[in-house]
Amino acid sequence: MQSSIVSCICDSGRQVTDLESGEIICDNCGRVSLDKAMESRAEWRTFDSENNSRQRVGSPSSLAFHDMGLSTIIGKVNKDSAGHNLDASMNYRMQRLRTWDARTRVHAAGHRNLMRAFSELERLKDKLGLSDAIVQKAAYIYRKAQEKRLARGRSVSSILAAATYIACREMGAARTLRDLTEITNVKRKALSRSYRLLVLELDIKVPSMDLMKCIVKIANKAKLGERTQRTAMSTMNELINNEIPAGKDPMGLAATVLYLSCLTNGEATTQRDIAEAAGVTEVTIRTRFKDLKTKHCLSAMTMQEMLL
DNA sequence: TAAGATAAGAGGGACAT
DNA sequence: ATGTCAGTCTTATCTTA
Repeated sequence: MQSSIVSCICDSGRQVTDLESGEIICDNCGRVSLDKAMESRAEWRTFDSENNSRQRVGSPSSLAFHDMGLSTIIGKVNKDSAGHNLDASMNYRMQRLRTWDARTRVHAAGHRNLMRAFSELERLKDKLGLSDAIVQKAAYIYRKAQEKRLARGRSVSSILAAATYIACREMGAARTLRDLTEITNVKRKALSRSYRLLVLELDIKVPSMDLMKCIVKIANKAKLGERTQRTAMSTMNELINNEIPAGKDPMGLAATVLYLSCLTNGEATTQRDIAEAAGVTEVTIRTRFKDLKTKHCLSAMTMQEMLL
């Protein structure tokens, strides 16, 4: 984590750059800044001082374009670069080239598919506040999926959402399946099916979600104090050392630990608030809470605090 | 009103058939 | 391929302090 002195739109927050996931996150309100999203966009510059007209100097190159942004289109005018008319044989050759140019450019069904997918990916990027790196990774995964014909019989949206989810996980950005389902019209069931399919077929090893990032995310959303957050993190470390988190829903566990540290720090909150921020139910928090108590997996001191 | 308890049901992994 | 089983999480409802 590296601090920078850019201010967020919220009053007091400074921003913290998360180098791993490439996101800029305000440590006060948890907002993901979209500043970086501009970087790879097309550059507009004015060289013409007379009329101030904007001239496009080139489109951005990105995996998230169906042709990687490098398309070159053969023009319609039968003139050479000096403006002279082409002779008949050259004319014929150009005509042939145009035909193939058009055939290969967009007519391939696969490319049309990619175009649709990537325009949707742009939408996801804005709504989720994803970094360019994540978008590129998602685009890469989607291409792979298409090459292996995994998208057949499945909606573009579900495969794309799954690819995006995987990209987030790989880059360490804390996004849940639920986050994806909320901003796409993909049903949870379809999304998790696509997700597992991609992981299986593409041999992707998805790192487990970073529990610390889960804590930060929930704490920001539920507006919990810095102190509570730190307590939760140290408790979580303790759990990790005892291999407690294995097989448990990370968001549920993180929510429970946060609730616990609210109690020990005397911060006023309810199970409901935290559960809502974490996207789990209160019942989940309770059962995790009970697990922790019965398994005696916490240090004596933490246990004591819990019983108070 | 917040928190605890309980039950029913969904979805998926492991394993056997 | 199909069925079963244990384990997890969610939703709903009732009870308790």
